[in-house]
Amino acid sequence: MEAQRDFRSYRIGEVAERLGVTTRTIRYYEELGLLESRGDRRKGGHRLYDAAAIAHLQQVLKLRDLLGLSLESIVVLAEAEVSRAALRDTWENDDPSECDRLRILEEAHPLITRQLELVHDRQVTLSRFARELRRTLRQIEQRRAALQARSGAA
Amino acid sequence: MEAQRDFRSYRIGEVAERLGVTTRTIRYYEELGLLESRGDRRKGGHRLYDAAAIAHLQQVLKLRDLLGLSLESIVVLAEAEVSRAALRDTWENDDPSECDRLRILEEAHPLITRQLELVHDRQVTLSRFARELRRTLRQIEQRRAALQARSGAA
DNA sequence: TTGCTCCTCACGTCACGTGAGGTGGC
DNA sequence: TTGCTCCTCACGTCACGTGAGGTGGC
Repeated sequence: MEAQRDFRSYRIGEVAERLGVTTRTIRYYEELGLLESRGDRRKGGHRLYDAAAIAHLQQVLKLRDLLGLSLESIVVLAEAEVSRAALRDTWENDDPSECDRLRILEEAHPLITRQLELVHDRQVTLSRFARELRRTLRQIEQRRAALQARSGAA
Repeated sequence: MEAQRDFRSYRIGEVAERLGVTTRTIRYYEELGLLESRGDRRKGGHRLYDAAAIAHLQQVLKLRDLLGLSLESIVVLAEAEVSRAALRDTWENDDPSECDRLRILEEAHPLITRQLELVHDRQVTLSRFARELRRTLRQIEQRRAALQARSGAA
């Protein structure tokens, strides 16, 4: 069913390139506590990221780019992702209690719902903007046609 | 047909409140040359804005908020609005030549088209994001149901 | 061993926020 | 005349950009 899971670790440069940001951005998010800094540094102090961490970062970037949220509000809204990532991480390994699983799921639900609401609001606003632009475009075309007709008749 | 046109002049504080920004933002945009600084200052040095100027500023804010564009790229994309505002301003007053009118219209067209393209791209990306969030939500609900069924059976 | 990528400061920048101190119009 | 809004510096902040100088893994 599921493709082979990705257990590789990625270095910060690889992650940055894949997600279209600079390494500075990733380090800055870590400073802010946006990324679960798992202290997963190899000997040289190099940061390492697994598939779950990358997915989480990608989610943060979407909230930033598509909704224009401040990093402060993303901290709140992306808790869901952290919990879910933690859950996914340990789902089979550490075998968390069913209570823990349930708790994480019930915390994540309203946060994902909130994200979906914000996306819908933005979709509505964008539709209105698009309609307005099309109206402007039609107006321009009509005026141009009118001008050309007049100069042709003169 | 058209409601009575608004020939009033507005002070910077009124404009800021109407558009949901601070006066600092408006002054900063003027510094950057984003607003046609018409030098329309009354004796005390107070800035004044007419309906066209307000519409233009609103367009700039939409490009910023909805598309996340930098002010630098907005300068380019919003030229269209400046030209059209200028045109609208003088359409009946100064009676610009037909050549001027045509030129302004033909410059504005591709810029508005470009804005519409950017809006469409963003709409597509947002739709994908929404679909992804709905899938996540369904997953959470299914897992929760599964957990509750199991604990109920135990 | 040689690059290449990583590391930590640390100052610069963009888009404003936020007073300080002063002048001007209803 | 009294507030209220406006003005211009000018420093602060958020979210990074961009080197400087140095260490570490394939």
